[in-house]
Amino acid sequence: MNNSSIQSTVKEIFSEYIERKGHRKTPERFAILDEVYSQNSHFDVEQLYIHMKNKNYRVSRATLYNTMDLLLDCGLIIKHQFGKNIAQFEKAYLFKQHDHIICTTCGRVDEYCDPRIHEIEKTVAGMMKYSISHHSLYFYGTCEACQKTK
Amino acid sequence: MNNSSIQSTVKEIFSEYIERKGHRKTPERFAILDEVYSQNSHFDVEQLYIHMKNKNYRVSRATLYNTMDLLLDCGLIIKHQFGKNIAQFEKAYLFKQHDHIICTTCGRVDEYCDPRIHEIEKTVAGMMKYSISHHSLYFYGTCEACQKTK
DNA sequence: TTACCTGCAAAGGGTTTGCAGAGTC
DNA sequence: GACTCTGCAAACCCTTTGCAGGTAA
Repeated sequence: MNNSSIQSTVKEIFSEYIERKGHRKTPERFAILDEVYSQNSHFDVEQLYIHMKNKNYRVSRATLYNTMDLLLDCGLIIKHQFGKNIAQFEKAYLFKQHDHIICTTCGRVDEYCDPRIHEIEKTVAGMMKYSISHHSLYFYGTCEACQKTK
Repeated sequence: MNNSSIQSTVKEIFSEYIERKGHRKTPERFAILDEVYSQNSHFDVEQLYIHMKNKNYRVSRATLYNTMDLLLDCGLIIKHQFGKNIAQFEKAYLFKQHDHIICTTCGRVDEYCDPRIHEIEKTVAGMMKYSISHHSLYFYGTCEACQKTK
């Protein structure tokens, strides 16, 4: 599935969600969805605000926060809280789940995917009686290059 | 190791750390360490502040934040950011490794331990050629009580 | 037309900072 | 005695809220 068909698919999902919930289909909401799905990495509300402002699309922070809640609720984005007090978001539709490993010496970040994390998720969900929506997993250590120079 | 010997051991660790870093051994810092190690669960800075105030130990929030940084730096506590914008802490010396699952509705935090995370760690370390020192893993979802009230 | 939604600005709440006085080394 | 640390309060920053005008249904 290419980028433009992803964009139109998520628009449909969002549209259907808004109808189902009895909300209104405002142009701002779809403009924000577009902006979110044109991001290629993690982003925060302020970045969205700046990006949209630079494109001369006038939208308020209040509306951005409001819309992020809707996108979260219908599962089109994931929210992270990586240490700092800034909420970080990430598009969630059709993107391969991945986790990160960080080198604490040089700051390098690599990605990997291990299916066993989903098995742990299922076990924990059952054991703790939670309905789990997402997870965040980081490994910290020293990468190959940094081990050699030690 | 019982509680009081843990208390005196962490005091030594902290003392040695302060010396090594050329900081000063103020009574406030040790009083805060004591308070931290008398907590039995996660806590935030405001809770420490209230507890110490109730014991008529006068300490400012600024000093609490300052000291938390030192305790983090020498590994005597761990800092978490469970969704909300409140930093939560946890004592780290001699306590069993565990991971967390957070209810995104009510903020409740539960703990569990699944050994498979260590297997993933070994696999990822080999595959990515990292020497891994630690990890952070959080599951997010809805707890049993919140599912019922939906 | 009727709510709901938006933009704006002010308020909230956790954390950080600036400064004067206190206390460690 | 020098310089860091503390306490206090104000400043900061991200997020939420209140309100008046706008707009989808």
